[in-house]
Amino acid sequence: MILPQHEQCSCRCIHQDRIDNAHEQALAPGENEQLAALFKAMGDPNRLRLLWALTGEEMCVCDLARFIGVTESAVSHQLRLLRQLHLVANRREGPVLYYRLDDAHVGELINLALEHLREDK
Amino acid sequence: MILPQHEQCSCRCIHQDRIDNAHEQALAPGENEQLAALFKAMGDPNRLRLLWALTGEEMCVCDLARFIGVTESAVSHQLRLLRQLHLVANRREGPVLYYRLDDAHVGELINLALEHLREDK
DNA sequence: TTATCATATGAATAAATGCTCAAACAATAA
DNA sequence: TTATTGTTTGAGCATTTATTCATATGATAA
Repeated sequence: MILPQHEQCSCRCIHQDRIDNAHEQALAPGENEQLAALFKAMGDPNRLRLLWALTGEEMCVCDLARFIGVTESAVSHQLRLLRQLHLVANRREGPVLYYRLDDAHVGELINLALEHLREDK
Repeated sequence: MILPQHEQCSCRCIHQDRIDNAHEQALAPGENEQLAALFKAMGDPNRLRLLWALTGEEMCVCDLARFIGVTESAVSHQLRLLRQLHLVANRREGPVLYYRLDDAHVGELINLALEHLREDK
């Protein structure tokens, strides 16, 4: 990996070996961004509430809007994001769309993070 | 849980039972926000790169700044956030601060999310 | 003390985010 | 067709965010 020359650091405590190791073990840039996008999607209080609710049972847009107390439009915008990241999927029944989690990993991630939260406090 | 009366939804497809269930199983508001803050912290590409690098070995601010290619100041700001959320901790050796992960959960979370990412694509 | 180095902090700013409103779209029924 | 219902989309806007720059702080050594 190449660092632009202008990004020189003025301090002298650099451990170049550690920087090299970090670069070697680093995730590929694309994968890193995808992963960050995943965490970011789960990092909004309302979206997290949606995801957690959907670990229970499938719900339609209208239910979800009522549940978190925002416009159906707002929920729809958020669901689109979650859909694009394969966090949720939907099923149409007539005019109504029922949303569910797309993957068991989602619930596992939330539970693991909850552990972290509850243990170290 | 009480919903303000003005937040009425115009559609008629509401499954009130599901909304009630969702409210019952929902995380406490404070916990939800903390959890969201945790995911949000991991949801920035540079912070995620920092955390992943620290799963390897401890590094000082200067190393980390070089590694991700930003100012030491920027890294310091980010590390403060990560410190406040108990994601990283540091150790002073003379004038230099060595940062490390504060908790094994962090690495586990990243690995679990990686699984999700790699499987469903 | 003074000087230096590594890090932290505060202000400023450009970019991203989450919401609402208004309008469009898709499915169904009259 | 027209009307209705559930959902989606795009624009607009206020808030948040990630960065840099300039300055301050803390530890160490001369």
